[in-house]
Amino acid sequence: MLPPEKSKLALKAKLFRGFSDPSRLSILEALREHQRTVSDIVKATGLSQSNVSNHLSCLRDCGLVMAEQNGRYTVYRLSDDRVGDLLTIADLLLSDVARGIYECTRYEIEQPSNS
Amino acid sequence: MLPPEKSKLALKAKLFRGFSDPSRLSILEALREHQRTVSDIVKATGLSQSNVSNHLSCLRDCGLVMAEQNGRYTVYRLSDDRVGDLLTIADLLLSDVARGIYECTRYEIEQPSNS
DNA sequence: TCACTACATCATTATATGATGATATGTTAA
DNA sequence: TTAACATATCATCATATAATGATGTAGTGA
Repeated sequence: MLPPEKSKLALKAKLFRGFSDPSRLSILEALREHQRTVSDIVKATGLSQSNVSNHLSCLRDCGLVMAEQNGRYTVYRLSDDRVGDLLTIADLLLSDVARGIYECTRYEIEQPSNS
Repeated sequence: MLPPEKSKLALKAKLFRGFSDPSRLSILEALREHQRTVSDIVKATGLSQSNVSNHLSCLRDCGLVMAEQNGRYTVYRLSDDRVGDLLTIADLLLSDVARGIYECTRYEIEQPSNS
């Protein structure tokens, strides 16, 4: 009965979704140091070029990063300082609640190794 | 070549994953007002009991919420103020980059309505 | 033009995961 | 004990999505 709220939640969920993948996080962390070209990001993260490009598209669509064409290079950078702020707060939060998170595996089956 | 970093990224990704779903966000927003029982959350969010319980398990495992048994009720609350902080920053960020996010649909096919 | 580089965009596949409905567990009251 | 309530768990399904490999596109220099 509150559709405006719903769409807002959907937007926020998508925003966080940008942060909810290790590969994307590694890209964001790399961009946190300084702006980088795609091949630079590939080197920094060890991910494949295709994979990086896909994630960058997502991050760009989500507004977390910005791209600037520069000759045959595309230079990416974080679009806002608050992107880094979120990462920092997450780090702080993690250091306190990590014990609970390290096995946040609702949908992963862990086979009991102590049979 | 940097396994400790990798695991840290995985943890952080899981943390953000707790925020990356509209249903979970609605639960977190509800808990932001005050602590609630499960049935209270069900009413506040309009989600099914089963669904809420599943998401609460995930949020609990992720350390974002805490549960306290109280008779036959289970009372949930946010485990840390920074959980709310992250939501606030996300709101602020959203108000600026919403234009880019509203169509962060890398994997959704949008059929061109203007054929 | 041709070759090379830098990057983006498919198509495909395997897996993750959100939702649902049914069932199980546990608590309280009669 | 029985019934009712509150919550958790399970099986199932449909969808989302991360990764890969191949291909397409564009810029640059020879």
